Amino acid sequence: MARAYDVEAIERKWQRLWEEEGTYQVDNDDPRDKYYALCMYPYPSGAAHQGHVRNYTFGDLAVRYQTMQGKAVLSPFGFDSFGLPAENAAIKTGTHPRVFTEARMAELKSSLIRLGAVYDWRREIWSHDPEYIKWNQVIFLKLWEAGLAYRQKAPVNWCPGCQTVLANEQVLADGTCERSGDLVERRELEQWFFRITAYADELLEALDDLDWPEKVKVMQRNWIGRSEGAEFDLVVEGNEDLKLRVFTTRPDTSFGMTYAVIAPEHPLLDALTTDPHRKEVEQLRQRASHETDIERMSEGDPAALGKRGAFTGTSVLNPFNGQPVPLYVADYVLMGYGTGAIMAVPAEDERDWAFATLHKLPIVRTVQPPEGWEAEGGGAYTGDGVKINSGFMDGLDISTAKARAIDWLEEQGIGERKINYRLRDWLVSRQRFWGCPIPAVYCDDHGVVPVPEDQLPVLAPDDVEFLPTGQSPLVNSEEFLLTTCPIDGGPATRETDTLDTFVDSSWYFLRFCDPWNKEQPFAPIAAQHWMPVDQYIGGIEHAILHLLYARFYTRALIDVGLADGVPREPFKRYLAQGLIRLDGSKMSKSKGNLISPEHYYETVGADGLRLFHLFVGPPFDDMDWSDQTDQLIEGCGKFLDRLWRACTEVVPAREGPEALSDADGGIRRVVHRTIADVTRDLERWSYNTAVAHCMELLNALQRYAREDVGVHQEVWSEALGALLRLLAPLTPHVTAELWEHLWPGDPSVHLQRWPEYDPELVRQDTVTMVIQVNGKLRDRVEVDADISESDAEAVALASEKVAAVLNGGSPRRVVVRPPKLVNVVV
RNA sequence: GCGGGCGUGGCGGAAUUGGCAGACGCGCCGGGUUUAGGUCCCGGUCCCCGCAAGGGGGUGGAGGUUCGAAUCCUCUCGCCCGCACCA
Repeated sequence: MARAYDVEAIERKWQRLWEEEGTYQVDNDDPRDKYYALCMYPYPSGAAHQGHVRNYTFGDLAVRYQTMQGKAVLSPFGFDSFGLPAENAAIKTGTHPRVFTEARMAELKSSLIRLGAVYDWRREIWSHDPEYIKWNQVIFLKLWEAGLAYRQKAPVNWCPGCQTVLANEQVLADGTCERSGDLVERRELEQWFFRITAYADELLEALDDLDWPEKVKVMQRNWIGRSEGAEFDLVVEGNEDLKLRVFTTRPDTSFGMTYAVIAPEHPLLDALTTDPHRKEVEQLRQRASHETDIERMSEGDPAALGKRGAFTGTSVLNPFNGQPVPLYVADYVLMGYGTGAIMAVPAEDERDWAFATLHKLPIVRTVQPPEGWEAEGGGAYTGDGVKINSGFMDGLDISTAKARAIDWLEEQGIGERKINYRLRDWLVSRQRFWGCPIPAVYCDDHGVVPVPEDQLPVLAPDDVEFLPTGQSPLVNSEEFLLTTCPIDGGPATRETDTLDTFVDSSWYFLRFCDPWNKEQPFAPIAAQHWMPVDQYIGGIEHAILHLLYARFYTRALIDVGLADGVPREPFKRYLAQGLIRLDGSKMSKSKGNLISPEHYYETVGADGLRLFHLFVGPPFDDMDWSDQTDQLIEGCGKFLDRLWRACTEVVPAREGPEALSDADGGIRRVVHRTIADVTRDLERWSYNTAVAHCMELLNALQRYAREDVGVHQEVWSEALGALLRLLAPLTPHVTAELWEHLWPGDPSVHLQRWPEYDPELVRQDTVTMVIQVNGKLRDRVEVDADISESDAEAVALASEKVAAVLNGGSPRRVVVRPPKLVNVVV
């Protein structure tokens, strides 16, 4: 397509200029109000695809818009450059991950520059930079010292494909690895953990005040999984010294406990199993430990539930009524949650109901189900109702009964109120090479010892062999492995595990505030200045992992004294940008279904492509890249062509100072209305309607220019000036070029202030009043904007259309909403 | 199963608080410019009846609240996302 202007030349020209002049560099002592705009720093997978284009278009819009609003905008960029793909590539090709990674970084960086996205590149950080590694390790030591990092043997998720341990968050619902798709196994290993659970309550409560998508907040709430209830002891019948502790969220149902269940991994299982049942119990235990999560969770099938439980031969006493109930072992009870044992109340719990039915265990209702419940099939009733069969709780509602039951347990000294979380501590050890080494050494005499800060960073050596052995090359590197104990100087070995890359991304936004700091990860005063991030942008795939870790880490850094005075919530507003699908699946490097922007840079330019991404729909909606997409993009190119011609072609103008005609006044009102609309739209992320309003303005200007009398020069200039400024954050190159063309010598459009509207001109003198009969549109009348209620009614009743319907009669009722509407009810 | 969201022309999508449904764009139709195609310019385009004026219907479906519902409520169908034995 022939363009109205040389897209490529103009865009390159301005990109060079922004970089040379450092237009978007900001210093920490900048006196303007601060604004921190940030796109999630990317894993460098190579040249940008449309997903990146969309992401960085939104980010760049925020940077440029806020700059024009007079803010000092921090717009940094960096790379999440540690990670598995580079290491896998190294195993395959023998090329060092650094070489591989840095080549990908260069590709992505150049794509972004070509997109016209602007950053303060002086602040660029890479997670594999020795400087960054050092501060990462310093932070680790501080957390360790504060007890927020610890080492523990624990059953962990082991991915045989990746040959590493995974965080719970990286195991999918079907028990497979989110990255390789392999079935994850359980293993008992010594691993490093971060104590995120210490922050469970705060992380949960602080969600309420965040300006984040509700959906993401709900996901985090569910992930943290707070549940309130009670913990209490069940005494073993015939052995008063042996007690089994259980957790329940329904202490009100305690009278309905007809059996209890213990997890197969429970330490007391052995002691609680009687000899006649030992064989069966042992079988179940064996199977549970070997079964993958997938098999273990083949849920919904009651027969399976039956097979997966066995009687221990022991009975425990229900403390509420003193009755003995049988104790079962079943793998539907998890050792990792609560106490690893439950009281089972089949009448009010669906799983217990299924299990009880199968094992022919008694069922006692403690909540009166509604009328007809049994007739409709019965089953466990988990709804509201009145307590029955419950001794001192009879007649109470559920929530009162809960409180009463807990009070009773506390009075008896057998239990107490208890809050449990689903959230587990964050396992951060990874048996990989291409990550930040964990700064610890193992000494025979002193155990695990921190590497002193003055010996940091601990860096992995380069001359290692990348072999598909399933172990980190570090394990086979004597140079790395063998060291001395920091305490006694004796022989010691280094920790060969590296940190989960999510650790790197949990504080990079803080380092951006002060990336040059040689003394500390960042100066708290710098982070105080820029934080929180005012606008965070990135994919919703990080709704739980990254966003939760970063929220935790920021708090932890404050609490260990590395970030005094920094706000505890790092991301004030978060835009979860929609993903782009091609042929029904997400556009991504790993799927290989990419559409490169390069071709469009030649046809409609970065401006045209950016405009398309903004215009196609709301930024948080997913979009399908379809057959029609190229036509939409071309349409955006055409709009920019029309803009170009409107600004460059000679428009006949009237000479000399002259009173404004109606048309002149009208166009001014449209201009100011548009400023108001676009400003509001950009503030509320309604980028698509902002573009639409700009298109409408251009349409109006072209109609105005076509009129025979010629344009009023000042009105025309004001209009073009406003339109160019409104579009500057959206299509930065062409607007900069046209601004320079119209006002040579003036500072660039990007250095101009965002246009302001004149409220006088936005205010409407007359409006179209809608006249309805029985809620149906019948007529429209131009009326004064400040028309009175009685005048509005009179005007409406005077309408011919209304008169025709009334036919001489009088209306039953007239609803008057001046000046917009009158509804005549007959 | 639980939780959240969505459903509007041929398509992407608009519609501050319940108040003109379909802005803007794509596509399509017609016209102009052009040797021609493309570009560019003008006009039309929710559906039905009608030459028109005009009328009727219409926001997945069925009810309801209201003077008035795409918007609120109930039920229902369909799709998408998240979680999934968490006691």
